[in-house]
Amino acid sequence: MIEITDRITIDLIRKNNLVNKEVTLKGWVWNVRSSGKIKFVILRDGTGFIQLVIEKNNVDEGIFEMIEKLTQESVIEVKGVVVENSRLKFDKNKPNFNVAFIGYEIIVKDLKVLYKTQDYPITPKEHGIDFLLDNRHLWIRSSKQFAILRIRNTVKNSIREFLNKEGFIEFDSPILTPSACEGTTTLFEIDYFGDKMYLSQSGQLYVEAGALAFNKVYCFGPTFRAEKSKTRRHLMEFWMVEPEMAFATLEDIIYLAQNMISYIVSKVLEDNLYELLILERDISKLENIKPPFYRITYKEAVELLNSKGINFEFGQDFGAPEETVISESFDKPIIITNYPKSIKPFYMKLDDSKEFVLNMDILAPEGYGEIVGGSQREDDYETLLKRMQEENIPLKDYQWYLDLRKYGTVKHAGFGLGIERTVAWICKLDHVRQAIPFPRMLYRYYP
RNA sequence: UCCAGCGUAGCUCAGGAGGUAGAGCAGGUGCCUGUUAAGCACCGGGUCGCAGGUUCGAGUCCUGCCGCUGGAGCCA
Repeated sequence: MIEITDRITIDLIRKNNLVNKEVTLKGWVWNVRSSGKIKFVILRDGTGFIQLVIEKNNVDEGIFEMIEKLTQESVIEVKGVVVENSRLKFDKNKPNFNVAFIGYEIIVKDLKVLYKTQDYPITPKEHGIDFLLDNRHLWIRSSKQFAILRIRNTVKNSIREFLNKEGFIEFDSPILTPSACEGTTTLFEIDYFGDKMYLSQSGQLYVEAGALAFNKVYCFGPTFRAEKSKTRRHLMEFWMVEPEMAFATLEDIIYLAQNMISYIVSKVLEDNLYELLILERDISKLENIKPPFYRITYKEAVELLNSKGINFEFGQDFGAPEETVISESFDKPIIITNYPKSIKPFYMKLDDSKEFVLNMDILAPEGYGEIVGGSQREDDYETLLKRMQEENIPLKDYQWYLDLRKYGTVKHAGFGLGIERTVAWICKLDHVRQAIPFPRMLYRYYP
C-alpha cells in the first residue's frame, strides 16, 4: 500500500490546471458505475465533485474488488493522477449538466476505504419534500443544496465586502429585545428571569442608534417572526442585513441598495459559475443585473396593476400575487417608492404631502417579490412622538429611541435585505427553505 | 386560522368499476474497459397513515382523527 499524503481538495482541481499531477483526495462516494474492467466513482469532498476512473489493469486486484462493494456516502481516501477529459467538459448545447462535468477526472492508483456507509437514505432518484426536510442534515450533501449553500456563502461574503468598502462597520444589534420594532408583526416571546423579552424581528432601531455613533453601520444576523405564514417566501427564522447611514436620505439608500444588489450578483457570477450550472440557472438573467434598476412610485405601481386588469384598491399593501405581477413585468429589480403612510410603520419619514412616506421596497425580478425594504427615518422629535402616539406605541419602551431625536438628530436612512429571498432569486429556487441550512418553518423545525 | 390536494416497499409512484399488492430506484448476486440518474439478468423487501363503519369480502366506498404539501392573509 502506497503511503498517501499531500491532500488537496476538488475545488483546487476545478480552478487550477493540475493536469498530470498526482493528488490525494479524501471524500464521500457519490455514485458508482461499473462496466466490467473499468469503474467510475463520483467523489464529493464538500468542495466539489470529481469522477474517479479505476481500471482493472492499473490498480491492485484488492482495490478493484473494493470498488465493487462501495456504497453511497462511504468515505474513501484516493490517490491518482489528474487528467483532462473532453467528455466531462461543459457544453452549452447539452441540456443536462452533471456534477462531474468539470473537465478533469482522476485516474486512480490507490484507494483506501475509511468508512463504509450502509443504507444511506437519500438515493440518486427523486424524493418528496417531506422526506427531504426530515433528512435535511443529509440533504445538504446533495448537489443542488451544495450549490445553493455555497452561493449563500458568496452572497453573505459579498455583502460584507461591499459594505466594508463603502466605509460601513458591522454593528451587532441584540437578538433579545424588550419590545417590538414593528408593531404589527408577531413576536416570539421569551421568559427573561420573569420579564418578557422577544426575539428580534429587526435590528433597525438599534442600528439607528449605531449610525448616530458610527455614521455608517450595518447589522447582519438572524431575525425571528412568529407569523403563521406558510408560503414559499416565509421562514420563522431568516437572515437579514440592515445598513443604516447618518446624513442620508431616501435617494442615498436607493443608490446604495442597487449597487449592493448588483455587487452581490456580480460576485456570484464570478465565484459560483459551477454552482449556477448545477442549478441550471439562466445566467444571462443574472448578467443583466446592473444599475440603474427600474423605479416607480406606489401610485404608478397601482396604475400598472390596474392596466394589467388587476382590481387593486389604492391604499392597500401589495400581496404576493401583486408583487409577482409587478416583478415579472421587469427584467431587473424594481424599486417602488412612496407608499401611503397608513400601511407603513411609524418611524418612516413623511414626504411633503404628509400622505406618503419616504420609503422604498425592491422587488426581485422573475416573480420573486420583495427582497429589500427601507426608508428615510423620521428625525424630528415632535413629529415622531406624534406619530407614535397616533399609533398607540408604548412610549416608555421607546424612550431611548426618542432620545436619538433629542441629542444631535440628523437625517438618516437605511434598509433591510432578506438573505434567503435574495439567494432564492439568484438560484431560482421554488421555496426559501432551501436557501438556509436548517429552515425554521411553521410546525416544522426538525432537525 | 381558512381553502384545496395527498398519505401504498427504505425512497418515488402505479393500482382507484370493492375479490387479499406492483414497477423503478436503493440493497444483494452475477455480466460488461468510457460510464453520465449507465445498461442487462436474477433475488429479498408491505400493519396500503390511524380508528371506526358499510359489505360475504375494503388499498379501493363512508365518517372521524393524525400527518404532510400547495395556496391565502402577514411580511424580508
